[in-house]
Amino acid sequence: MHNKLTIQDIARLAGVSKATVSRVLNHNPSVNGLLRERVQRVIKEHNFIPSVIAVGLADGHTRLIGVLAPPLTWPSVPEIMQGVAEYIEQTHYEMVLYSIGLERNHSDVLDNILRLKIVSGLLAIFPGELMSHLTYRFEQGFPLVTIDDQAEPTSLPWVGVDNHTSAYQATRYLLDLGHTRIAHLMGPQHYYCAIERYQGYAHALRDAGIILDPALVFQGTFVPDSGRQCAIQLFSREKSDWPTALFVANDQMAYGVLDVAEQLGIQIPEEITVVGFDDNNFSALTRPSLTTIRQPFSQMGRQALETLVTMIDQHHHTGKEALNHPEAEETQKSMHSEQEDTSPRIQIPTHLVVRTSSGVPRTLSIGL
Amino acid sequence: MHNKLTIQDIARLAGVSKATVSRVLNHNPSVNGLLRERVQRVIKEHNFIPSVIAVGLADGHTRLIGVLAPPLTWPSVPEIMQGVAEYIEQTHYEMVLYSIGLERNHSDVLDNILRLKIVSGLLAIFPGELMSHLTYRFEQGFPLVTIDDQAEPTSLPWVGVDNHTSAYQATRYLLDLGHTRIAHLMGPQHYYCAIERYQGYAHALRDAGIILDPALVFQGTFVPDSGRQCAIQLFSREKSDWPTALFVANDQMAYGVLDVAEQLGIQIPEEITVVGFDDNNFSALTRPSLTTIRQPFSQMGRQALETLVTMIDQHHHTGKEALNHPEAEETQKSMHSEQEDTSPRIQIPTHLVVRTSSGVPRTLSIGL
DNA sequence: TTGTATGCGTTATCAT
DNA sequence: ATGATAACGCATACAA
Repeated sequence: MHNKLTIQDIARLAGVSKATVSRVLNHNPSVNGLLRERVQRVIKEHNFIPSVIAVGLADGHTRLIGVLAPPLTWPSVPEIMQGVAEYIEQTHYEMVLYSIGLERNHSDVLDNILRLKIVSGLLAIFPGELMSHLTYRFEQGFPLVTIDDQAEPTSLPWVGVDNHTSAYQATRYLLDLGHTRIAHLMGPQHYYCAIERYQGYAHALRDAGIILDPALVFQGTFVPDSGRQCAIQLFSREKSDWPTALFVANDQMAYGVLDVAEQLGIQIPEEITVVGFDDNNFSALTRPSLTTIRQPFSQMGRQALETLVTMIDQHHHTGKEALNHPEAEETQKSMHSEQEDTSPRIQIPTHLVVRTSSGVPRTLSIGL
Repeated sequence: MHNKLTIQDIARLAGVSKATVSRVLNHNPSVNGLLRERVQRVIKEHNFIPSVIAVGLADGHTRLIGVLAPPLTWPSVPEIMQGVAEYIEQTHYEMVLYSIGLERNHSDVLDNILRLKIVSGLLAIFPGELMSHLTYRFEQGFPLVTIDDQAEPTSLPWVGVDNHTSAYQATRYLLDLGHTRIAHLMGPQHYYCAIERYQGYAHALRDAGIILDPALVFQGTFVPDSGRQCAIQLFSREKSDWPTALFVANDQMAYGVLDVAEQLGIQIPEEITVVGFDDNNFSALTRPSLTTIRQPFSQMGRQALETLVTMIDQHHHTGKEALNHPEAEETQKSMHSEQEDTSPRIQIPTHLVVRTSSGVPRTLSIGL
């Protein structure tokens, strides 16, 4: 076992100093071509990789990136993490996963992570009430990116989707199908994405010249059970009062709707069309399979991490610059404004996935 | 920002030396009571936490544990990870997640992880063909634990379930229900768990005095599509040749069976009972919901990590012992054998979850 | 271009 | 019991 191979050993083996090996390792151009090759040969031959720990200590730049995530059994989270993992695989960073349960004080968890100084940046996935805390840390200079659907936009770098437009498109799809009485099951009011999706829905109706009927807007909580309650309430009405389509603000609630419909013997999409939002794993397997807006979770994870890595590298460089040339204010300013310009809000396109839970309204299909 | 707070600062603030602060930090008993309290006060006041990086460098014991996992979108993996996360939260370790895609050479990934010397132990989840490599590393002295259902037992510490007994119980349940013609859809032959489950099935039949009918044993590959193919083949037979129950070796294949049954208009459980294995997330939501053997994935993750942490701590201590008292062979020997005694194969109990895909055989229900 | 010396934050080995 | 001081493995400013 060559377990204890250090840069010193390589130096000895190559007949040079540690410094030279270090330079070769870090692609420092000031190394003679032949010497460089010789050192690299020794490095390859012995499969030498510098200790990440030691490197971190020496240059104050750990190659570790923290990922703060809700329980991995939550919907969508594994898909996001997969994107994160895929991206990180092609970098020289490693991922430190902080999957937080519901019990502990999230604020303390965050403080600990930061005080341990073990990660040089953090991706926060669905951080919930931690947002303000995160924003504060970011403004203090800590590299931070978030994937969130709850908080209103802040100065924090953010990756997500355009909920308004996506909901608009879903509603537009229903209108194009011929539906005119389109109901909406909203998410909770304290979710910004719920507001946006509602507004996209309302917007599409308005553009179609249809007056939004408040009796067709239901309030849910994003969990299946609230979908069930909405469905029970809706289906207990006079059938003549039913909408012909229901746009549900997320798939989880749509599952509840489908569930109740099946129990009540209500045919979907024949009697009512159902469209969801998210395209979670299960949505292709429900009966009927769910037409829904696909959120590109994996891409979101990848994009978020790419953004974060860029930030960390910048942070690292400007840090050194600031140390060496404290007079170069101009340069720093321009870089800072450049960072401002690089829109910290990245929106990734969604698209509609048409499955079997949606169809033309009954009135029309009968007419054919 | 008190970002750059070091042990040196604490020492100055408390009017002592770094060494003393370090001793307090590590609960070294040789510190005067009053002094200890004073130092501790300063530490608390400033929320000081020693740098994990520096500690790692100094004592060669990084507080990082690696977790090598297949893509998180695989079934069961998020549940295992949740258990891992829950356990690690209550330790002083952090988790470095290596989620490997399908493309790269796993062997190289492993070598890199080990050569980086960034983690002091590794949990390998479903490592596939990496097993022999892992076993080698473990025998070289690297703390390693695995959660696997594919390889035959090795000397590697392992956490899992008793597949034979579990399959026996599932089959026994069907027998108790009154079924006598019970089919089995196996997993692939190169999965050890598939063999074990088949044997448990066969064992239960034998104990019930039933002769195993080879025409009722199907070969699958653990994916939904192979469940579909089995179902198509089975349902195309003369109905009089059908079994009254089908024990499927995992839930994924059972989904395929359910799918085909629905398309063919075959009633489950009225026309045929289906029982799965795993209790994946979807299994409670299928139509009909799936009766299955529940694998305690979360507990498995927790247990595996607990085992690993114990190993790492031992490894660390005995390492120091060996260094300081190389003559104490007796002690080491006994510890070594103790490690051998501590069965490296931990089996966590499963249990049957009865849902709606199973019932009494038709012949009996008609007779009532 | 290359080597030497110092520092990173902590633990551990010496003295005292 | 406590305080200097030398590792730990690497990067880097400085000297050559």
